[in-house]
Amino acid sequence: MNQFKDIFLDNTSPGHNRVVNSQKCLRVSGKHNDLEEVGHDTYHHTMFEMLGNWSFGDYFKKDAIAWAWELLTGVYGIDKDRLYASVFEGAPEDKLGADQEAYDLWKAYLDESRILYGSKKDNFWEMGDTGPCGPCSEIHVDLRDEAARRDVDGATLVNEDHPLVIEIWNLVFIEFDRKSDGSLKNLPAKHVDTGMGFERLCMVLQNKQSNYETDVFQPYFKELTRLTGIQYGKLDETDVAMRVIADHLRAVSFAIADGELPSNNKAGYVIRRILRRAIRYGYTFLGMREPFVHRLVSVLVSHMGDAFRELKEQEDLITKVIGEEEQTFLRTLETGIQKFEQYLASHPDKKILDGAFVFELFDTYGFPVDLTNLMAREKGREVDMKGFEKRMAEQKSRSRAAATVETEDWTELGPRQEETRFLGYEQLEAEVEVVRYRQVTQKGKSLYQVVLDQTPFYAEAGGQVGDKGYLIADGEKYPVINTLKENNLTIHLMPRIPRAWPDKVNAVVDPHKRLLTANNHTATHLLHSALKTVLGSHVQQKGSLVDEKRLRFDFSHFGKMTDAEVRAVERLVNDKIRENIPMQEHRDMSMEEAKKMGAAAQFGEKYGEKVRVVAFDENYSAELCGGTHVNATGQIGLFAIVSEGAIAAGIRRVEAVTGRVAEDHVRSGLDELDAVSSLLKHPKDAVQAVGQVLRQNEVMRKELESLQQQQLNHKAAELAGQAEDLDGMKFIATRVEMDAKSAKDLAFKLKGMVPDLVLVLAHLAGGKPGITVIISENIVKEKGLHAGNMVRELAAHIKGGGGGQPFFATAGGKDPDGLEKAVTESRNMLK
RNA sequence: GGGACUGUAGUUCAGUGGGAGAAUACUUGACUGGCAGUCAAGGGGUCAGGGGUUCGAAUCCCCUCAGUUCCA
Repeated sequence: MNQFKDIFLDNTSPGHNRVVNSQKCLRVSGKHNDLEEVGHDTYHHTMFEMLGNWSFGDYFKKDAIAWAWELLTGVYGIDKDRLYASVFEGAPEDKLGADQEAYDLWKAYLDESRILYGSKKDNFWEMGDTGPCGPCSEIHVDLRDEAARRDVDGATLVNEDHPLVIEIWNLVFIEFDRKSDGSLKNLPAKHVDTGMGFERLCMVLQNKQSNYETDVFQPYFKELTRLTGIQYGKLDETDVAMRVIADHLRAVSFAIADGELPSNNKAGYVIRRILRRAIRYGYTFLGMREPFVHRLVSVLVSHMGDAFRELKEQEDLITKVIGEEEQTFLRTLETGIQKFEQYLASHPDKKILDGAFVFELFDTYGFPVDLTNLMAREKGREVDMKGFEKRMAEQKSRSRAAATVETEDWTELGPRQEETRFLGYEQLEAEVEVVRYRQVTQKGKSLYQVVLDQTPFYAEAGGQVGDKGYLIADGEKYPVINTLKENNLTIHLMPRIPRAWPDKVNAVVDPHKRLLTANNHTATHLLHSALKTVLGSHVQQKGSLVDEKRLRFDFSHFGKMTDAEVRAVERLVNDKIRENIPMQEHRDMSMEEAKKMGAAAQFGEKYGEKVRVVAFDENYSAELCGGTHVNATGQIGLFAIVSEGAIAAGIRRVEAVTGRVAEDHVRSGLDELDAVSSLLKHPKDAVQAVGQVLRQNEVMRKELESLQQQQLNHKAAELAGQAEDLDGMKFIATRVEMDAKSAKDLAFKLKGMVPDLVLVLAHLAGGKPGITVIISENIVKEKGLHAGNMVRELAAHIKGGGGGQPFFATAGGKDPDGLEKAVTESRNMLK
């Protein structure tokens, strides 16, 4: 009922007094998250359809009850003695008596033994802590067989979580507004809000024992049987898996059709979690090792695509996104299994797997705990679930702590408003009043949130960033660093505020930033249409970010855009800029008219009855948009695409710049080319010339390398000849002119050539002296020598330090004059 | 928004401060009926990028970027 809240509160007037609708409900987060329950019983779902009828100050209890009864028994023909009604029993703390009115109305249809009183929990409907609410009356149906019904009175099973005695319709009578102090206030008019679960209704009408046995779900099972060879109804655990997959496929597909994508945070993460749960069940219980969930999308579309056109229109995208996610998750599972097996191999005696390890597997590698448990059991081991839970709890509290915001109460300076009037389409400055403000602290940083009665500041929305600027109070400037929207209020974020607000302040938007942002926003619209023209009508906006520096546009498209396509899009946008098309703005267009005009709307966005349409040549670009734009496209000056890439399966991202930034972008490219060309003394074909230089360089590098090696080989041979017999060792100590790297190479070469070697190289290159010592391993052992100790001692002569292993060590120093000394001293050390 | 992990040859990855590696793919040669033929030789690297510590850094520390993943 969220979308009708303002009507109930009398903040807006409804276009119609009576409405019926179908709502797609995703039930995954919230008070009790029962995602892990779904599939194990026959009635929990992540997504369900809710059918409802609404009255906005029109009909009330009498008609709502009469019509509900008529529909269920008359039209649908549900057996009257299977129905029960519940009504509100009253709540002393709210000074509310029982809903006698509803009770009496039900008496016309039901025996009193079938009208039950229900508690505040079941029969008083509230959306949140505050807002519209009221008593409700639920209709329950008893689907048990005759024998069971004779044994136990259905009335005793209502609201007792019996899978066959279920609520199918809730009639809510909205008449109160719950205030923040907990009190109830009468609303100016009384309303009706009803909700009937579509899947449950199907179960009743098709005479089934479970939602999953209806034709809403059966088609998926049929397809799953075809894919896996497993029948539904044969084995409990495969049934659970099939229910999970069917349910989650529906939820995820609808979410993707509404513009959501699997990702690693926020709403996208919810989608990912649901989808991965489906894959996991398929993997574990149906033996599916290859992507398969995406193959059910066509079943969904053929069954629901007519009622929900967005499914049909985006079938390819949904299939692709799900398939991609399946592949990445299967990879994740594979690496998890590897980690798991490595752990088992390195801890052969551990009967109980560490909670810390299991948590790491889950937290870092995304490997599901229940799979870990399963695999552990197969290997005759267990999992320390307590330790796991402990770490899980730690992580949760860490995340929560980081997210906690300390919010002070609002200081109210003016009458409470539900909406801030936006002046910013016309003006960038205005004299305004401060209505309320408060301080908000997060992670030690505090900011003030300031609400004005009206404002020229654009609040972040529709991809366009919020305005910056300042407020002037008593002649002093106070910066506004960002502007956000909270419901319909505009919140100005300010690092500091005056000690006392004057009656009037001046609000001034940073005009430069606004102008550049407008350039980019209008360019985004032009780009959107250009993409549709060049690539095709399957291009759908999937996201957008517009600020003063650049624009980013995400859209559905298969495959990489070719260079030619990118150029064509760029050229078309620049053509439209040069046409200098004036902006046409329709501020209060009806949704109907906007659609007729072909204005592009966003999937998943909620729009009111009246919308704002921004067009640059109605035949080229028209979009529903609240953002700020240029007066005519010529102002943009120039448009340049900076990058094109993929961000998810079937989703591409284009980044572009406009105006001076675009000019700089092009200029710097040309400058770069000029610079390269100039370095090469202006060849005819710079690209070819660079290629040639690179090839030459490579050849020469190789030659140089082999020459150096030859030199080293020479030097090595020469030194090998100079080796001196010393107490069963071959001793060489000498000065060489080379760097540490070459000295190392030389040392290893000699070690390969001369047995029983003790080599001391005192090397100098670029003024940096160093000493390298290498000793054959057998000598190290026999003579108890240690190159590291030797080199440390010798390094003293060159005012340096060093170290290394027994057979090989290096040192660096500062004093080249000591190199000779080091050479002579090394001999003494061996005696 | 908070945390964990990863980044090394075309690919998959090993490498806990001391000589950059394996498998596979690639090139060449020889041998060869035997299913991924065998054997040999070879090419291929900005160890993600930048900074620091150290005689010495793929390895340790800091920053940036990219990817994976969990939580809110």
